[in-house]
Amino acid sequence: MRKPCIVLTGPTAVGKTKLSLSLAKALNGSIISADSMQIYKHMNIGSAKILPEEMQGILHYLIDVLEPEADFNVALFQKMATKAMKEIYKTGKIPIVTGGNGFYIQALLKEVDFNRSSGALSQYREKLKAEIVKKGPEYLYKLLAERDPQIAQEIHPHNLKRIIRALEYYEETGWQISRHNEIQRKKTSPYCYVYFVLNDDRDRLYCQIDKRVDQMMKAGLLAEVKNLYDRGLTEQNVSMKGLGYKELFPFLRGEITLKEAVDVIKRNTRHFAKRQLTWFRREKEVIWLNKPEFSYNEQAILDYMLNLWKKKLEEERERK
RNA sequence: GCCUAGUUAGCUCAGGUGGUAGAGCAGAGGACUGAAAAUCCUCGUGUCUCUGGUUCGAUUCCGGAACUAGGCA
Repeated sequence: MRKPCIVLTGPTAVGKTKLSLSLAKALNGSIISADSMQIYKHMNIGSAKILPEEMQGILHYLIDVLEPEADFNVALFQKMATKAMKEIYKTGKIPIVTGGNGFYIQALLKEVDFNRSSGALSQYREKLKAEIVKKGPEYLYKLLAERDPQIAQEIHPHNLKRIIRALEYYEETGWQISRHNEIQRKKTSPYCYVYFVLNDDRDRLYCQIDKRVDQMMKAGLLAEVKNLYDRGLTEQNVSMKGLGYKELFPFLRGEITLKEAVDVIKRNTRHFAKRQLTWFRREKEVIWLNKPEFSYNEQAILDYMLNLWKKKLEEERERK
């Protein structure tokens, strides 16, 4: 039998954390955070991190493990999360993967192979960036079109980040990343899982986002960011790309007003939620939990989830 | 009360020497396989405030009204 696991995701501010706790209690689970910001220490308010006193005895993995200076990425997440899964299985509990990062969840579930490449080649990246300045961004795209015409067709010429990664991948491995993608796309998961996406009406979600940002500010987000700022972190750090962090740096430098910064946080967070939903819509085998359809009754949602999970396990037993 | 400026997409505003109009933002949809809370793509019909007049034709010109802002009393 494949290893069991439950995924609970959804757009930011929809209420994943709360529901994940109820779920974990209901079936004796432990939680793995699929989140690129909650992994960092000293970033509690802006990342909407669950605090130890709120965990109600449920074990949480991948929260508060890195210093904000450290890099974090999918491959690292995959490695750490896979390890956490094993640890949870050893304790006889069920892993519940909670967090809004669809890319991370995919990497974990499908065991996307990141071993061929060792990651960012910072020297080569710098070289490519220098080429952009010298020869223009079209040059990189042309280069990519020569080395990997397939991927050049899939990536928009303006999407420099993905162009650079594709070139970098080719440089390091001698492989076309399109070939890698093709192989990974065909993979099936070694896990037996149900993939829940919690959602709400769009305007309610946006309203909730605005409200939560205001709450964060009241809770001392500015002081939290100031602390990181004084520590020497900049928008260049992966951790400072987080919503609520990157927007406050310009304010701390005196470039914009606090009101402007807060409004931008809200807007960017709304945009983010929208992108998250685009991702989940594309994922097959997703089970949508639209809150209005459950009349916002948490217990009803929970019962529904437990029911589907039971069915899934039965199916899994009959597979053999 | 008088003078001046304005009234155009949900918001901020362009524009048209008369042939029914376009940007940014907001919003919607999409992509994504080692930066993903990142990065990138696509989508703009709205009584051009109202009302008379001139005209083949007015949102654009002329007259009047309403509203907004500033100035003078």
